[in-house]
Amino acid sequence: MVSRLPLYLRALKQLLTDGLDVASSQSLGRRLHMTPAQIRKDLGYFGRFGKQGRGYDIPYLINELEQILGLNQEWPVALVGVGRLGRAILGYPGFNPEGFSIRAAFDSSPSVVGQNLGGIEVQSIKNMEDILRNEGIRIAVVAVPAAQTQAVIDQLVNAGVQAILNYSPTSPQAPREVKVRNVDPVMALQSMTYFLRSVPVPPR
Amino acid sequence: MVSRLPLYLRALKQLLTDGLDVASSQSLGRRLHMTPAQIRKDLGYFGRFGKQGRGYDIPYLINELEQILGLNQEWPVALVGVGRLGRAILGYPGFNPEGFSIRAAFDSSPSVVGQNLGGIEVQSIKNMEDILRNEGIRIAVVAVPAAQTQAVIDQLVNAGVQAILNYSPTSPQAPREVKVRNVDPVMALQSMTYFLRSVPVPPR
DNA sequence: CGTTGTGAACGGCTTCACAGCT
DNA sequence: AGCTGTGAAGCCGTTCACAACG
Repeated sequence: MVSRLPLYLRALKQLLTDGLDVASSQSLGRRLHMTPAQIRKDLGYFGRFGKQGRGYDIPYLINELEQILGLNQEWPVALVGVGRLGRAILGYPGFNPEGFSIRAAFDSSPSVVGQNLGGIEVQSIKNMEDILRNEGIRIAVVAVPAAQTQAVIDQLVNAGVQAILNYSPTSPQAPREVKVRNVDPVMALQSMTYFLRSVPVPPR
Repeated sequence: MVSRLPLYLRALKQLLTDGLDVASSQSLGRRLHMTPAQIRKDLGYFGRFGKQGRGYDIPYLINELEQILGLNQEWPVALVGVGRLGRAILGYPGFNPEGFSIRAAFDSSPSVVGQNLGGIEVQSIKNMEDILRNEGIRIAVVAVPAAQTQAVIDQLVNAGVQAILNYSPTSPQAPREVKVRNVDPVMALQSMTYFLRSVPVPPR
């Protein structure tokens, strides 16, 4: 499935910097806690990248996966919401090396509009739709309070944004053709406490 | 499935503050983009909480879900890694109201150890295992660089931690009985670009 | 009547297992 | 000998559909 391809890509890049140049589905599977068959099926859906008896050539497969995922280009991204969380996202160095570049930041508060944060001038959300259209930005990261999330997403959709990464603890509505992914650390914690309840306290 | 229970809980709390006191699987399903059958099956796995012809009593169901998820108590949490990301996590106000309280923070860098951040004194990672054991902390949030993640997780497991929320872009290994969840915004973005490739650029 | 709870049917993802290639 | 690619089988989560109930 597509959502596992970035996982493979990351593992392969790691193996490459470790100095390897071939990986088998078995070695990848051990690394990622998956069955080798799963990995072969996933890759087989997109092409025949392996060599029987040997495995997958790592640089070649990295390149193929980047093509498939559209990561052979840099994607301009807009950030909406420059509060505490938004600023942390602006400062996070992990997006750029993976094909994303935050090119615009928006907020509704006059106290941050106009500020220059990490080389980006925060702009008023009122001008957002025009700017997104002019810049041809198709991806947005949303880090606004829950109460404003739906309105912001409606605006983004209206401006032609097709992929949204939402950090607020909500289940926003968007047309089917617009992809939305939620980043929700609280829910991740809450789904683990269930298991802690049914397990003894660790020995001291 | 258990991982959807926090989603229901959140939606129910929202409905409650909106002034409602009963919800049907259908109304919940609309809100969360899910089939009513899915919701009834999920809830039915844990008990019979509904009333035929009416639906689910919201305050009652909230309470039941909190019991099931173990959220009727406050969970002490440790944070490991107090860099830029770690500081943002320390300052994030969203954990406390949902049953989690960051009680300790650790880092390896002498330049941050000893600092008081948001009422918590950053401690040396060398003392981490003892402190976690003494405090009975079973949940940890890991925000250290990728290269150190596995070592940190090994230490946490060693100290009896049973649930780990990992912010670094890695696939760390842990014993089966230790739950690990990854927060990975980059992978979320990368799995969306695949769809952008196969879709026309939005009209300007 | 509206809605739950649930067995049965369905569908899709995962694993198996092996032929075929290197 | 080692490993891929892939049909077939198996499994598990989702949806259907309806009896039961307020």
